[in-house]
Amino acid sequence: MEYGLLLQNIAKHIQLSEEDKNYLLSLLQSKKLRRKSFLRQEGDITKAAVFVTSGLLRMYSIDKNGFEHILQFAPPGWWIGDIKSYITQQPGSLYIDALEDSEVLLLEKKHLDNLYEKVPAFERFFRILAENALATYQQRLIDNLSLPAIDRYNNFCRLYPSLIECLPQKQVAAYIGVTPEFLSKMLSQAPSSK
Amino acid sequence: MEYGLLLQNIAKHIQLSEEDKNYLLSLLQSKKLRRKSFLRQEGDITKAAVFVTSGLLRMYSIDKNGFEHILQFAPPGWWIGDIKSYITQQPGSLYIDALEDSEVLLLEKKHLDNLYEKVPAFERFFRILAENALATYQQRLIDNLSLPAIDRYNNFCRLYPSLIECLPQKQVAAYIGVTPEFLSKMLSQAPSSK
DNA sequence: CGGCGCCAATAATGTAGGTTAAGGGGTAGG
DNA sequence: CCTACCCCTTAACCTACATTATTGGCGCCG
Repeated sequence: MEYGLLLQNIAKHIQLSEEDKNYLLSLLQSKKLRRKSFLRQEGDITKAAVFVTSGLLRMYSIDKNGFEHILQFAPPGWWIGDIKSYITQQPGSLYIDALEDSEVLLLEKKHLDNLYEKVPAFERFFRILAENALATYQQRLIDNLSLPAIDRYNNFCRLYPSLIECLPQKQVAAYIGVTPEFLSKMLSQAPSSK
Repeated sequence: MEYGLLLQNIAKHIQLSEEDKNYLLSLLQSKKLRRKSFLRQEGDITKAAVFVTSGLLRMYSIDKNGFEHILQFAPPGWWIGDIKSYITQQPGSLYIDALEDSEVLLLEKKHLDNLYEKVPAFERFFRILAENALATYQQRLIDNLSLPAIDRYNNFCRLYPSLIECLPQKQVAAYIGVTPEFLSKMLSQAPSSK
């Protein structure tokens, strides 16, 4: 179990006493995921916030033709989750699985709600987290609406230089919103600035 | 000036004392906007959170071919803003203007930061606001990646039944991500369930 | 060694949606 | 009543990307 990464992540935005830290850690569960195993599937209710400590996860939806559309990758140090299902506590439509053997920390909603009461600083931490994620999704929506595929690809390379090296093209294609075939064709035509 | 709507909006998520309410109200500025006038333009820094009390605003980007892509409409009772610019306090790329004569309340970042210190319940309020907005953007991104235009249109109708009545088709097209011509063609072909 | 399955890449064809341009119907202003 | 403008519609053509089929490389197993 690796708590250092999480505490580091939190310390960027709020200060915690030792007591608060210990209380937080007492609420966490650790979970190992083998490559290709699921953390959640369509229809599940999101009962916990998820923080990745090692490996690589992805969150995606599957459309009615069976195609995957990736909303987010989560390397170590990232949070991931179907937030709509978490908020409403209703079944959600998203899938989360591991692209590599991974390890995550789970913070259950009921525990997080207690945590908010006892350590209000966490309200701020998760507010900031949500605001940042919101900014990211706003930007990505703009990109999807207004940029051609090659620009979306280049943006992805710029934002996630470490991911582009370890991901198969197929996964990148499912993120930027094109077919693997088209991405291949596009890259062979444009040597790009990479 | 209309504060009732704002207080109502806040009361859905947190409870405030009379004192807190008065403090909040003391921080607000009211602003009137004529139809077609701008609340912000590309390059501006977002200095305040914006709550709409009357009228109708829209937030959009303009791509390099000059086309508008609408990220959000904001009827009365909604918040709106370029959150990336707000967080980073750097110039942003989005435009916000009024589709009708409107009135908004402004809460400046410096005041909001004070408010967080003095009334921590607002951390919770804006956390919940950001989480809900995040869920909305996540869903919209899924829709844009995985649904054809007609389904995106029907989702829009289902989510914003009051807007569909008062918006010109052109604006709806810029929201769901098609040309006005294509939307028109699509609607004449599919009588839809509306 | 030879066959099989799985991926990544290529090639040929199909289609959703964009572009351009022209026209018509409502309505506000003179 | 005329004109002007806005908004919507229609239709022909075009382009970006999808779909399907095919190919070649590579590890696995007999």
